Amino acid sequence: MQELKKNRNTLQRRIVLETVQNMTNHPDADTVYEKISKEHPLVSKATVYRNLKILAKQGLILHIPMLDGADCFDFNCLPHYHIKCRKCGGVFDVDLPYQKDICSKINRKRGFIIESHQIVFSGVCPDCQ
Amino acid sequence: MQELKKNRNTLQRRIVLETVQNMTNHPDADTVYEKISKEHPLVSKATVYRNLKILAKQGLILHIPMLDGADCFDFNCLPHYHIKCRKCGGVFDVDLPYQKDICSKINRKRGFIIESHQIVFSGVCPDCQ
DNA sequence: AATTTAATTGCAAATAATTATCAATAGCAT
DNA sequence: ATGCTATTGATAATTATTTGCAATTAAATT
Repeated sequence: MQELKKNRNTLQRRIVLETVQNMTNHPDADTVYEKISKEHPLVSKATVYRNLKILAKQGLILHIPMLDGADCFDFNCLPHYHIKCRKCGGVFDVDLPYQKDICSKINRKRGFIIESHQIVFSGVCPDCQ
Repeated sequence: MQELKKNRNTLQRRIVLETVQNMTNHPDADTVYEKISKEHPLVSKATVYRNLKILAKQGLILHIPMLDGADCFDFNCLPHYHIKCRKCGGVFDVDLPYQKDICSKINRKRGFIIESHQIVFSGVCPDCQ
């Protein structure tokens, strides 16, 4: 059976969640840590990494594994796609509707159980042009 | 002006290219290195990494940055999508037609210059079910 | 409220994947 | 053959993240 472990509502976890929810620009773990450590130098980097992971598993934030470089996190938990600027490295939302049916197509064809998909675009943002 | 540098046809580069072309299962850089070092212990790991990058830039192999873990490489250079099994970690081709028009849609909307896109599915392969 | 318990923390060290450094080597054009 | 410079090997450095572990602390159980 699955060992279920219950989450605790620690000060550090609340700080991490609140910080991500106040950052609208898809920060990576280290950026979240930098932001936090200015106001709460007591919080360690490992704790930030651990809590980002836990919060993402709880569904309170969205974990976006990037195609290159550091993974980033998003306060917006609705599934959506992203574009990464190859010049500034910034990650932005893409207003392409979520392709709900794209998985089932392949599912039938190949015998895979498909659980999720990511689309990451690469290009240059307006500011960097 | 662009400094153009001419590639040399070294023994090591030939070995790396040939090895990737004989591996049909989307190996990552380290796996390519392991394979090579059995038959050619003289080739260093850095050289394998460097040549994989150069060969991908030359268009002789395809570089697939993965959403998690190590990037992998593909002898099949035609653009196509992949699925990664979350149990065995294997990467497989997906027979979804390449979405040529998906970029231009967003292009118009947002002012981005979109250069490429990746779709990576996640799930469980037939063998791991 | 006191006690038990197990999740969580901080710190440092470990890991994984890749890149940089740099002197030595070796393709290739002349 | 000579010279230029891309490339190599070995190792150190970097980047992003995870882990080990003793100490701490939130929450369940007396």
